Amino acid sequence: SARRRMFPSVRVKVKGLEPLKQYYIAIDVVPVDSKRYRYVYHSSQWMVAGNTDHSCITPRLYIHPDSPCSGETWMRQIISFDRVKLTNNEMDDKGHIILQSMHKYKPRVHVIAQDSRFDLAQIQSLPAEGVQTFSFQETEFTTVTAYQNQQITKLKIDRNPFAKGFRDPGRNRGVLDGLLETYPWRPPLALDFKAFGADSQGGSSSSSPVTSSGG
Amino acid sequence: SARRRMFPSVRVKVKGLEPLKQYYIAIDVVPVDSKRYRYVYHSSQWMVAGNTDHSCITPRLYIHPDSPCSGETWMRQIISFDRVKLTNNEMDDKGHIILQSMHKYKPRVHVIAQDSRFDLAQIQSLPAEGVQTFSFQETEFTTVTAYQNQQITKLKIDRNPFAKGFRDPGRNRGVLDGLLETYPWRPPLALDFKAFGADSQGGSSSSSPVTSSGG
DNA sequence: CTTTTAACACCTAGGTGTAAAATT
DNA sequence: AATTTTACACCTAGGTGTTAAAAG
Repeated sequence: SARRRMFPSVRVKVKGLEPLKQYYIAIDVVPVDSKRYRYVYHSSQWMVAGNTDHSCITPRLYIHPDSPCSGETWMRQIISFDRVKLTNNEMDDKGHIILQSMHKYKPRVHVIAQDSRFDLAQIQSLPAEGVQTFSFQETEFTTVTAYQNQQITKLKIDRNPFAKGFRDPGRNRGVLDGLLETYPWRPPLALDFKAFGADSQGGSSSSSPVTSSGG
Repeated sequence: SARRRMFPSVRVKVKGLEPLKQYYIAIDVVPVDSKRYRYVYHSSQWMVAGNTDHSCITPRLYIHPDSPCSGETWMRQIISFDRVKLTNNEMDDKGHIILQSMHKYKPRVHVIAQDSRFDLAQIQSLPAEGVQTFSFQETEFTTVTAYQNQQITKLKIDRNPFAKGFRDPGRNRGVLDGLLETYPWRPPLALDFKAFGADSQGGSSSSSPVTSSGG
């Protein structure tokens, strides 16, 4: 019933767009599998705890607030989805992205070419053509309502400006290089990348978002 | 060089739109005349203090953030422009509405029908057709950088939630019925209506925004 | 002299993890 | 026992009039 922002947020750079053409850029989050997971503390890893039907619901689309915008402008900036909100409330009517807790998900980024034949101003689902979809292995995450892993809590407190009040002033801001496991994520509450790419252009699955990397 | 919100904000209701058609709704602010004013304290009124050329600059357009939206949705709600920001900085590059201090202005509301032939997504100027423009006599105001009239200060403090810290707890919230003069307005800073219509449908110049009332 | 700017305390509005309580 | 919800103190972010200083 609660909703919180996705953190860390997905940030991407795009190349290869037509500079004068108009594009919408959007994000959604799709299940990685149909398994339910539980976190095993003593081995510090997520284990399969059963099956779930994701009930074939179409994932909600979050349109980047700068949309629509020219290819030139999109390519000049880092595109940040830091206002995306996640919820576990299936009845949500605020347009937030709906996820089930204790499941694995993967964000997808969609680049949608402006088509004068359709009104894309308030798209609720992806059009049939003119869409390129990208996803990045390192952004896979697991949903939770309470953090299972203390490293995640530490990461959040150190990196999220809104959690500044919980920082230990004596400790240095934890380097993220060592955090290459799958991190739990809190789904009224936030997103934990396997790797914390500042922008996804350095990702392993695609060094250039111009090339589709899945979806 | 500063910028502040317009307050009180312009709020309107619309009727007579086609329910399924898409519309943009926008606001701009145009000069009432080419005079410069000064406030005469002992007579509590604004007097002409000279001429100014408004240098024929096209006024900036503020698109309502809900745009575009169906006629049905626009008509169901009160349309509030409470995030409009005003500035006296002619070099402003943030898209805010630029005004000169110590001048008289009047807001205009534009209802713009969606036209698939043009991309209205980020309109910077009004299209040649498909626009209806409304303005209301009672929203005329005078720009200032510092309040000239203590009644205005009182009105702002009593009605603007962000000025709560200056409220006198013993005093009752000033009724606005008595404030029918022209109120100065603070143009990094805010807008003072002659009459404070909660929504403009009760205005004297037009009881229905469907009928043009000027501009 | 008049008008504008800038720093400030005081608000609204909303994003954090925490800890206790409630739910399943 | 595991998971979710709620109230909360503590933040970020930004909108007020005030006041003193600056600018014209």
